[in-house]
Amino acid sequence: MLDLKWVRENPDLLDAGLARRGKEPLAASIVALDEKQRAVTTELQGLQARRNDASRQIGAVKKSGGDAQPLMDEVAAIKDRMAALEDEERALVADLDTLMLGIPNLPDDQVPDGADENDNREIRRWGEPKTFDFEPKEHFDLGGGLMDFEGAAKLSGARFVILKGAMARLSRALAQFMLDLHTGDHGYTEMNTPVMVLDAPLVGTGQLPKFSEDLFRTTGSHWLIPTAEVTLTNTVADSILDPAKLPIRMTAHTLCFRSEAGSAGKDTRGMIRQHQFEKVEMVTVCTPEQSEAEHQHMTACAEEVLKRLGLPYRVLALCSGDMGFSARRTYDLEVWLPGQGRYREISSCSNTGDFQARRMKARYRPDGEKATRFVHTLNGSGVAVGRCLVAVLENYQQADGSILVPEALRPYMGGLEVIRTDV
RNA sequence: GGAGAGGUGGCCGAGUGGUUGAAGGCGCACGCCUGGAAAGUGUGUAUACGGGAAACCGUAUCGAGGGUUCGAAUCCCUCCCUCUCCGCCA
Repeated sequence: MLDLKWVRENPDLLDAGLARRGKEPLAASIVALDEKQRAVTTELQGLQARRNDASRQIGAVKKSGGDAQPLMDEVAAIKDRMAALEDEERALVADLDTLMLGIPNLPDDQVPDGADENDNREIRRWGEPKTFDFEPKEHFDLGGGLMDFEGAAKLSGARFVILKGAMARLSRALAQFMLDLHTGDHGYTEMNTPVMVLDAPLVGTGQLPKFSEDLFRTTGSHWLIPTAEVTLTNTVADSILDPAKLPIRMTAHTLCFRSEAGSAGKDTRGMIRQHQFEKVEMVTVCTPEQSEAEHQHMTACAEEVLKRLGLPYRVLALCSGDMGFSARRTYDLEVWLPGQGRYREISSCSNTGDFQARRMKARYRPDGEKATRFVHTLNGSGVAVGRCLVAVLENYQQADGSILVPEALRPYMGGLEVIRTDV
């Protein structure tokens, strides 16, 4: 959420930022609504002050046995006006909230302008796409008997998969390898969080109220998380943090659930886009002064996963029109998929600034200062396990259809060097 | 799932309609005391919004949201959460 006070003072900057994202201007309607709300609140507070004062007097008068009727009459007289103002204020605050909660974060100055993914800027590349002396296959043609989409469909419908034997273990190996890397070398603390949450955390990180369509929900009051960003980030909701403890770096391996509403027909084959997938997520909570360096660090941590696995990738700075709702700056990592012959997203590292912190009420008190400030929060995939599995299969496939196990994963595979899928 | 008890400030814990933003204690900060420290002692110690140059003032917040009342932490309703016992269960 943006700072309402800032919007009030910088309406033009708001509309300029929205325009960079390809959104309609909103400043005028917000400012008007805000002005009206504050006028109503001010009048209401004046009446409340008078009522509180009178009520205190009524108590005193009654205690001393006097006649409180005139005072009670006076309060009764302003009651209708107060009730009307309360209703009006409630409605205005609700409207303003809805409006404010629906405004995306504004792009940082360093974010390239652009309309969609075609305008993203490539920052760097690592690794050389390997050349094959045979026609490289896509992952779903490499899985053989160890990757069963039809069996999964029988259980759960479209967009699910059953992994078997060495393939299931490969998935587990990847997740463990990533966790060990981030906790051992990168300074992140491993977390194990719920994957079902109530409304508030999702409002905190920005999935609600606007994007409920993308989420699965239970028949009760829970939602399934679309990413561990939700749980990790919200661990600091409603708190005032000790600056000495910042930055807080967390990582978790969790299941993620996405309804994929609106992506019908997209990536329908294979494991690229599933309703349920695994991801190792990184989240950092820090001061505004730390956040830029933490963003670079986090991105480097995600890159390190791909480097150690020997998977060629490129880093993109997302343009203003392609960034997610809560982000003010995002780097995407795209891994090379020989079967598809193109780079595909495998990680997204975003700095949300104080956008989520304001929604979550996550603050810290700088040393020696009396006032609190909002922390900055960052999140990044480190990396998507399912897509990483796809990348390993496609990059390490051999002419006979078997898969070479990357060196870094062998300790996690009981020393296995080659996965044979014709079983 | 059944029965019951609760959710109060950084923490513990009083408080069942009237100067209660909230006793008391702990913790913390500053001062006094001391050669120094401990003990003792004094003062201060929430957040947000609005107003003000500032001192400061107003309003709201005792899980969340509604309601009753001149007035609600205190009464009523709904929801969320926690705990205990029973049942079931990885």
